[in-house]
Amino acid sequence: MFIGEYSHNLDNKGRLAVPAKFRQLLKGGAVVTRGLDNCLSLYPKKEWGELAKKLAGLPLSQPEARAFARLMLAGAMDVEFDSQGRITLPEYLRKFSSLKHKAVIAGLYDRLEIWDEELWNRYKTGAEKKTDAIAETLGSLGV
Amino acid sequence: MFIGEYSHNLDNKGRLAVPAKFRQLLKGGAVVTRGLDNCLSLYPKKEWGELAKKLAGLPLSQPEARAFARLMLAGAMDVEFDSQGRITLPEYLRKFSSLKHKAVIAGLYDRLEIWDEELWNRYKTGAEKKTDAIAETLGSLGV
DNA sequence: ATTAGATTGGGGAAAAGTGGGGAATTGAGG
DNA sequence: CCTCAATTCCCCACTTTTCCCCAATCTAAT
Repeated sequence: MFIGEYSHNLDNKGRLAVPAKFRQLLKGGAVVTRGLDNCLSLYPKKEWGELAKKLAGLPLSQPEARAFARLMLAGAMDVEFDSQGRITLPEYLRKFSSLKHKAVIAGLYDRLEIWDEELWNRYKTGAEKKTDAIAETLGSLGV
Repeated sequence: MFIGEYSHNLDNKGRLAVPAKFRQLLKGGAVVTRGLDNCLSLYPKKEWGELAKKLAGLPLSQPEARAFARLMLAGAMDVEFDSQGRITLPEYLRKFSSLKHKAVIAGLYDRLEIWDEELWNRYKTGAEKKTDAIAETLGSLGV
């Protein structure tokens, strides 16, 4: 299970060191995709496989389902670890997520999220203020 | 599985380099044809065979199904790789997809799509705006 | 303080992408 | 039947990017 929040640097080749703690869970390969709210998601290959299968099964005849599948599948990318435990993020994903130099890697149970540090802080500040309200909403959802 | 997005150039002979990562999945031969939304689809021969069979089975009584099957089947063309891993796109397919110099090759699970870069960016921009709404709709479908 | 484990940065070798020349093939016209 | 022109295909060479390895720095724990 992935938990915790880490701050790492991207070097000027677009490489990002994945926290050592997470690496063994990603040994079998990993996939990065566009996530929600301008972050990137990093899935173990197995988890991704299930998601991809569902996406590929969406009806091609519906324009919106088609568009969604295209964004998700084309936006995804296999990543491999170098001998130092780093992954290389393709330019288009760095652009999508506004990643510059400082990045935050957050563990979210079954996946990792990668954020530009500034966006992360801004998002977190906003979310913390709303925590109480969110908690109430969640209560009604049975959490 | 094909995933990822690549930007490559067509040269003035209509040749396009297929990303190295995808080549081995296309070793057994490949077929290009007209795709949806003005792109081209590139299938491994095996996948194409199955699709062609489905197309041939469409009810001939429906004019639209008939037109669709005709476009896909008649537009299809075997492609071969040269020693640099490039394929040559016939002129009529380049025209159909408005391919000029810059092309995007997108991996979509069981096939590749080839887009004119400008059309791809426009399509993506349009689709991203709807992403959240689509994601919610799909959530209710169990994706 | 020393050692071990992690992160960061960079240099060099290898692979991938790009463009173009020229031979081989094809087809039309003399 | 032969010639010429146009197209296709094969190969070579250049450029750019990626990948792999080495080394320095930093943190934490003994």
